[in-house]
Amino acid sequence: MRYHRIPNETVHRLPIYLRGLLRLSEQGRQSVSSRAFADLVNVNPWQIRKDFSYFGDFGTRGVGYSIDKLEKHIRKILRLDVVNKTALVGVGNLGSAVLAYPGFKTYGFYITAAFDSDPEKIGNTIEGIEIEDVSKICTLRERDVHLAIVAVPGSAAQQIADALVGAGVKGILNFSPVHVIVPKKVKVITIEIAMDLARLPYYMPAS
Amino acid sequence: MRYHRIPNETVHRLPIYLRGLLRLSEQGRQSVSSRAFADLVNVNPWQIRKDFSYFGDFGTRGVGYSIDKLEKHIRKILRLDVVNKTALVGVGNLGSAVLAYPGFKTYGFYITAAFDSDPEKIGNTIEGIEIEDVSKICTLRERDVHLAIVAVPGSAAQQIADALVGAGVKGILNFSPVHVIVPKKVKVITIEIAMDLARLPYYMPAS
DNA sequence: CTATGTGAATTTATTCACAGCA
DNA sequence: TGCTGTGAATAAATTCACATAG
Repeated sequence: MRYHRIPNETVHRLPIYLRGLLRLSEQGRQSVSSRAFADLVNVNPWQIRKDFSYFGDFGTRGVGYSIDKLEKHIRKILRLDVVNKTALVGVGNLGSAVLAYPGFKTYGFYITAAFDSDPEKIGNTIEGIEIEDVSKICTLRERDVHLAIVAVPGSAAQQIADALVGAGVKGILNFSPVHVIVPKKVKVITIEIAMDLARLPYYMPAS
Repeated sequence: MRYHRIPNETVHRLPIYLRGLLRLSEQGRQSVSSRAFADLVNVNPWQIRKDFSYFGDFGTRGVGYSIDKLEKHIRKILRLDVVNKTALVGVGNLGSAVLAYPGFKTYGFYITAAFDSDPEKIGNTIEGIEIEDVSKICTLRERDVHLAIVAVPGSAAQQIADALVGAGVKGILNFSPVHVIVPKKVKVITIEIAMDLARLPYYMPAS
């Protein structure tokens, strides 16, 4: 099964695995069995084995999987093996939280630019990043930034997305509660907090 | 196919449908065809028809679906047909963004309590909600709050989750980047921003 | 004897195609 | 004729069971 496309659901689990591997690596572990890893990441052992089998030979029978090899390979598959410069647009409460969030570095993301439209904020430095006017988004191309996080109000989101696409951005993580339309060569992932919350009561036991 | 369990993936799409219906409702529309709705919510028409067919008879052949009936019914399925009082724990940047976010009301969620451990913040009022000490979480039971949003650092998340469970909370929306362990009668949905971002380069076209 | 790796079986979800009602 | 509603076909993902390697 060496040459096989990786199912979408597996790709979805890859960052979860990566985080688990990182934790084991910090503990100085060299290898881990599918059983032990299952407990850590909350996925069945057979699911883990099948997922890993889609992209190669990282296990040793009787021993387990090489943490280091696996980590490197998952990073490569997800294209997290290079530094990904990322821009942030919208430095309100949510944007500030994103700037302060240390979790991005784990995956090789570095926020190297921040934009806002509020003249009060422009020129300020937050978390070591100077806030620029949104009209400067067009400079992202020459700054080699291909990823952006959008944390602006819904009413501004499409316009910002257009500017980002115009500046050569290839991937957008969208926090605004609107479906932004982009050319299909650009990938958008929208996070809708309210929708995740909306699913919660369905899965809650009867009160 | 009238009496059929609703597939998980359909439940997942329900909040998306609900938002679309709400938008149509605001425009004063009475009914919508699966084709027109498909464009709005970005799901195939046949998928929409199949999904709707799992829970009843809301369409009229030749015309379309009754927006009002459908909205009410989806709300009922998701148990969004009642006011869901919600607590927020952690009023940092992210927590403040959550408090200010208007999208929750759409789905019947009202944040009626906010907690933090910072003495500087306790007693302050933000967005009309007084910030209380985290030690007061135990009062949630008598205040009839069964839902909570956790926006605290990872190191504090498990402890906060324990307190919430102790106070009778049945559902937790977790923003902290750790897997919290709760009794299985409690449902936790964890949002991991960094993981969503981590999936983006995989889906981006080669730079 | 332990733990991987993988075909085969099963379950779940999507897509199709069209009968049937307004 | 237009659009829903749904069985049947297809596709995708999960689970199982076991041969195989260390």
